[in-house]
Amino acid sequence: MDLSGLRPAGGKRSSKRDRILEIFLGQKGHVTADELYDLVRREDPGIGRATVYRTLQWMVTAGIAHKVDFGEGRSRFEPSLRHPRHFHLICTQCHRSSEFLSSDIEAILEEVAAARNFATAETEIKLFGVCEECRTGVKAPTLDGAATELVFARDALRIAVATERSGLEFYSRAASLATDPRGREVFERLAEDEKHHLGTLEKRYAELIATDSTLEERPTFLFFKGAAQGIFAEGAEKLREGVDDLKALLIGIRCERDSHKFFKKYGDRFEDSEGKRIFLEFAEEEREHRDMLIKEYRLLQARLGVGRAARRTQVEPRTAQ
Amino acid sequence: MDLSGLRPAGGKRSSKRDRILEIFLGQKGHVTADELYDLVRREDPGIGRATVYRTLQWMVTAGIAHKVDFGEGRSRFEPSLRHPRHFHLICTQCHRSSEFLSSDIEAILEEVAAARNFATAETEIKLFGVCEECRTGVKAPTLDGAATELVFARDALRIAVATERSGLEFYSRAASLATDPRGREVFERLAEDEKHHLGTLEKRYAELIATDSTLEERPTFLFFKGAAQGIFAEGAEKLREGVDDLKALLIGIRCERDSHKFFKKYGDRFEDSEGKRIFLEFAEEEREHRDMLIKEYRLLQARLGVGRAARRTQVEPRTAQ
DNA sequence: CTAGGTGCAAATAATTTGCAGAGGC
DNA sequence: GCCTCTGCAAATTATTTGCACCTAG
Repeated sequence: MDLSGLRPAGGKRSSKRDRILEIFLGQKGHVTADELYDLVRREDPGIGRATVYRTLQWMVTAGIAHKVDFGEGRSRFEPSLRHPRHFHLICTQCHRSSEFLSSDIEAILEEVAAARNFATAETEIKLFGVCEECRTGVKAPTLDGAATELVFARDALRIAVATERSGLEFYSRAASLATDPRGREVFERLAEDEKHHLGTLEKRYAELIATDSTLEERPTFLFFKGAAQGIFAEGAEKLREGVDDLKALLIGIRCERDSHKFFKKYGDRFEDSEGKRIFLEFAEEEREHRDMLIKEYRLLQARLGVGRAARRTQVEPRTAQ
Repeated sequence: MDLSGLRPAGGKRSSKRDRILEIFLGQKGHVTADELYDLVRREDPGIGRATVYRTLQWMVTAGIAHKVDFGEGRSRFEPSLRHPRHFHLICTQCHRSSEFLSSDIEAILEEVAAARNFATAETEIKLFGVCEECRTGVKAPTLDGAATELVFARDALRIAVATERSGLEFYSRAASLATDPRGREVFERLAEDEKHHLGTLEKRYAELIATDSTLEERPTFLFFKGAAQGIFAEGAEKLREGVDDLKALLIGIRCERDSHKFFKKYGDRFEDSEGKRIFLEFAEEEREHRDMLIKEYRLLQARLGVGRAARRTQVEPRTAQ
């Protein structure tokens, strides 16, 4: 891990600080300042408590660490390198915590903040309660430390696969409903594309699972409603209402745009990891599809002789982000 | 406000504790222990800091107060009498906080907890950031203290109205699609019912708004997706697919059940207030509709000669909560 | 009379700060 | 040599506790 960029600008290098940082990053869970102090002491008894506190403080402002408060009357710290801001389930009995992420919740919170004209800097969600193990005594698959990175990649792939599947469904249906031969051809091409890509993703998923036999049974980290039916599901539903090719293309554009947005947003937020790569690659894929659909939309519009006025009121693809 | 039930069982009455409690409940925002101590001191200099701390502790265990941590290194307390557990937007500049509630988020969090077999005892959601006023300097309508109670009633009514509207839409459509005359009659009766009730609700809304001229422009407290289209919207959508009367009744039953559940759940959680009453009354209304629909469903089933087997696999209305 | 409740002061617990000395540039 | 980092101990802050006293039932 390269930490060179993490020192404060103009700050001096300091072996002690490096030592503390190194030990901190080597921890899996959420450490308290004093726990870290003890750990550091064990390796280097010449380090003072104040230094640990000061280093922790610096790490937080530098964005290397996150301060989390589990209501114990003292702070805990977690490395932020691992994965992006997430939410916590905190067991009040064993004091361990597990993490999750929900894009749906984030979306709602964005709406709430917007409704109140509030500029959110940080979001905290904590569920306090009793974990499975403390209640039943049975050990359940956990999601600690190193696992999260892989689980995250797994969830990213699952979502991508679900999206691809619903995309395939959408384009197949659109193709079968298409009235214009050129329109049908476009939809068929896209369906073929999705099918091919689906295969690639599934292979990648299988490879990832093969890496770690426990991976598949670990709990979900990234919760996303769309994952169940896929982002295109709603669009596919709309096709049932009976739409013309132009309208179908438009729905496709919207779906691809939403899909792109979703994957881009998450991909951007993550630290470099397999999951990030999956998100960003997929986002790129969706952007390309969207562009292709926009092109086809314009061509079809021109061929059908639909005027500018209609184009203006119906869609402005250029401004679609 | 009757506080007699709030003393610990067998505890002695204590004028000091009552005094502290009274002053605490009289506050609008979220007080720190020391702030409360100062306030108490001003009225009765003979009260010690420890007593304030002890009373606060007792209030929390007795459920009168909630401890909230805004990350300032000390705890704040809010009376829980006002309204049920809610979430916070915390301005890091002016240190004020505003509150909101989102049933959608709660639903998602329930799913997350269930997926992890986690028994949630308490949920905390905090958005840290900068509020409108601190950013723009313009004072915006707030949601503090006394207002919340009214705003909550307002939001409850808005949701009820939206639900009623979508219910009306659902039953009207169902009536127009009905093939069986008896089925049509049922749907028409229900549509009529909803229309009538809608009028009542709208009147009640108008009356509430008349109470306080600033009420309508205050920000939303209770965020609920369903509020926009109403709980029946999805059901109404399904009718488009072309369903028979039995199926339509079934969809209606589900909608009424969901609606009942939603309103009951919220109504139960709230402390006695106008909002609570609105929720519970509405829940009752929906339960009655559901029961009526179930009866009609059975009658129609019998008339159409649909056997027991079908009834078993399709629905078990008796077990529906 | 007695079980709590209460005030005061002292204790605790997490974290910060003052200051003299050490070490990188 | 300068500037920052560091260790130690002392300070600070929020909160709790010990203990003698008080008060309601």
